[in-house]
Amino acid sequence: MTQKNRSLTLRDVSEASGVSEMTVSRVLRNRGDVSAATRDKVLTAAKELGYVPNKIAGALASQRVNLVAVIIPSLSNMVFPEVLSGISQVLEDTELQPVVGVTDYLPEKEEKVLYEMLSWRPSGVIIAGLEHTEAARAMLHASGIPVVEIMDADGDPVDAMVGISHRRAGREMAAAILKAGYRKIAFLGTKMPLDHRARKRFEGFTEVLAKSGVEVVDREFYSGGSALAKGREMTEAVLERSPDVDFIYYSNDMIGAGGLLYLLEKGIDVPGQIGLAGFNGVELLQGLPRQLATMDACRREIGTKAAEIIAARVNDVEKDGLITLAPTISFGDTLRDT
Amino acid sequence: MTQKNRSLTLRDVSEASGVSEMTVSRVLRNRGDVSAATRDKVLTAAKELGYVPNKIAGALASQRVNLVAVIIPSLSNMVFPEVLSGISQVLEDTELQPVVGVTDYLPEKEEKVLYEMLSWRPSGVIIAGLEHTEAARAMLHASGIPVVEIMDADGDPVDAMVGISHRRAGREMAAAILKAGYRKIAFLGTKMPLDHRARKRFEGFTEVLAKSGVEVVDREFYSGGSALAKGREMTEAVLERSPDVDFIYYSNDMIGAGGLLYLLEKGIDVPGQIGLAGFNGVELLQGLPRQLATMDACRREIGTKAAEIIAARVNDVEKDGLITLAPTISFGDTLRDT
DNA sequence: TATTGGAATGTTACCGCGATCAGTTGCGCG
DNA sequence: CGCGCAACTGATCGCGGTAACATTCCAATA
Repeated sequence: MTQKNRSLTLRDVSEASGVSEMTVSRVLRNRGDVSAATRDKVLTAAKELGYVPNKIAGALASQRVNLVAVIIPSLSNMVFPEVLSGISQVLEDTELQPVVGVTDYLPEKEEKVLYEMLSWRPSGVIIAGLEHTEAARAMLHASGIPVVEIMDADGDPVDAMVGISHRRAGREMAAAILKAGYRKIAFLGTKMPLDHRARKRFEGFTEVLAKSGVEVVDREFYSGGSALAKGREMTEAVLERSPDVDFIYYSNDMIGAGGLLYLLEKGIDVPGQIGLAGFNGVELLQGLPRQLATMDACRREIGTKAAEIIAARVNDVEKDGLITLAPTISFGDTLRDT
Repeated sequence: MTQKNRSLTLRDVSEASGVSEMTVSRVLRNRGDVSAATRDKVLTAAKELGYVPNKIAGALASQRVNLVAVIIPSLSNMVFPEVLSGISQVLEDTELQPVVGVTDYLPEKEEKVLYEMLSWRPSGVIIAGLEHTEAARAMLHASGIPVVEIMDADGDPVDAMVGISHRRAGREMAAAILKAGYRKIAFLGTKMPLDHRARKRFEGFTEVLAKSGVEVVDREFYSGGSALAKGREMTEAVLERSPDVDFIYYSNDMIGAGGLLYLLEKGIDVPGQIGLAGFNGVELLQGLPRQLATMDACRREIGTKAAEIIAARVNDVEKDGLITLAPTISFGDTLRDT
């Protein structure tokens, strides 16, 4: 309990309990044979001193680090905490521990964060997206540890991959919208150079529209700010510019919700006069006056699958490393279900 | 680029560039005098090999770890990512790096997470709340590193503290509500044994009401699920049970928003017939049909202040370590501003 | 020319722990 | 009675770096 300033070591516990450091180490790690008597002695001494093992030294000596680097663009997007929670849940049953790095959607920052994390020699990497700088891909490749790229399935992974095809998600939503009879379709989303997955959805979306000779009649992009408010503003702007719009496809549920609230306030018939759809299926939004049409991005499942792959590979178990999940459309109350 | 399976060491770079390991180390850390020629040689070799320094070894040797443990209850609460972002922003300008641990509001898990993090010998700890297990407090104390407890100011910190007084927040909200003339007041919130800050707000709240001879006429608690939907459900339940309620105080903005949407749908006059208030001032919710009355919890500022304290202490700079921020009430459109 | 000092580089000794191997006991069994 | 083995404990070495000190070399100075 009494503490100078230098933190305790095995030696301190060893001296306090009258056995060798090695034996203390064995007790604390529950490894090898130790008599019940010494075990108690050691544990008591350790507790009394308030000893906390030094994982840095332990990791260096054993060449094993039970950390998994998880690299994601943002924490405020809600999507990522959900993925994280899937990862944590699976890793909880192992000796592995997730460590999160945030890139703010910036490739250079991603590279930097990755470098930092790799310098701790983690047991695996879970990283969002398939697009990385050349250097980042090289590092991942050279690291020699399991790597799972998540959230996206449109592209070539360095190693393993768990995600959905956003192109397909865009295509399916477009198909559903067309099938429901909407033709004057607008798109509202984030500025996309940063967000490859939003871009791919948009590409898939326009591709299917084009096949039916339909073009997006209006579009609007935002960045930053409160998504709900932005959805409201952008919707207002679009309706002003293009009053004949009969459907709005939002690149995420949050701005979709803003749009929905706005339209309801204006007394516009949803989905009769105007249909709406978002993307992600965020649970957060249950409780809106109407349920927004959306597409589940399988976030939690992506997290669990990715963690399972890492856990398996760390234990040298072979495991399928290319998983494409199928997002399911949910019509909610804002898209006529035909 | 070519990689066996064992990762590279200084020795590899040293051999590749024909200088000693020490010199390589100096170049890579930008420390000490190295001629421009050797510097180039070394950097080239390092890049070519794809060398990533081993921080584990470095940390052990130098007895310095530039990590700051940040321990919070949850990532899905929105409040915490905001605090985190404040922390990151400040640490970005230093050599320190935040590492996040999540406790799920469970004291035992907090203790476990803390133990894990301390075993990596971080340079500092930022931890939410003032309530911890005895063992956790002991560990914090014994660690000998700067500790900042955040979000709360009602209690005694182990070391430093940055937060608001939730009791006071509750009191002020109660005063504002009474002043506006409401008397039949209901409280909706989370099940509180877990959430000390919500509990303290409630305590402060009832305390002021009591002084005016007012008692909460109804209350309801939830846990889990979509906060928006819960707010809606609970509001409905309360109105059914206590139709004469004229004000509802929610323990967070999200359930408040759910209640707001419900009341508007029902055509109830807000804030005439029923007033509403939440807590937190989440930016997310700008964009609701009406702006919910709320109280800013200074989340971002808490993050920055806490990080500044850690940064200062790490560099042995003295700095005031007891900061109580003042939350400000924002009346929005759901509380009559008298 | 001898001396000095600083820049550039190398050498040595750990950092705190775990893998490995080497004892030391005690006990059952032939 | 001694052998073999299991149960337990300890000593040594090295993981991959860095701090601190030692050395080399050469230009500037007296």
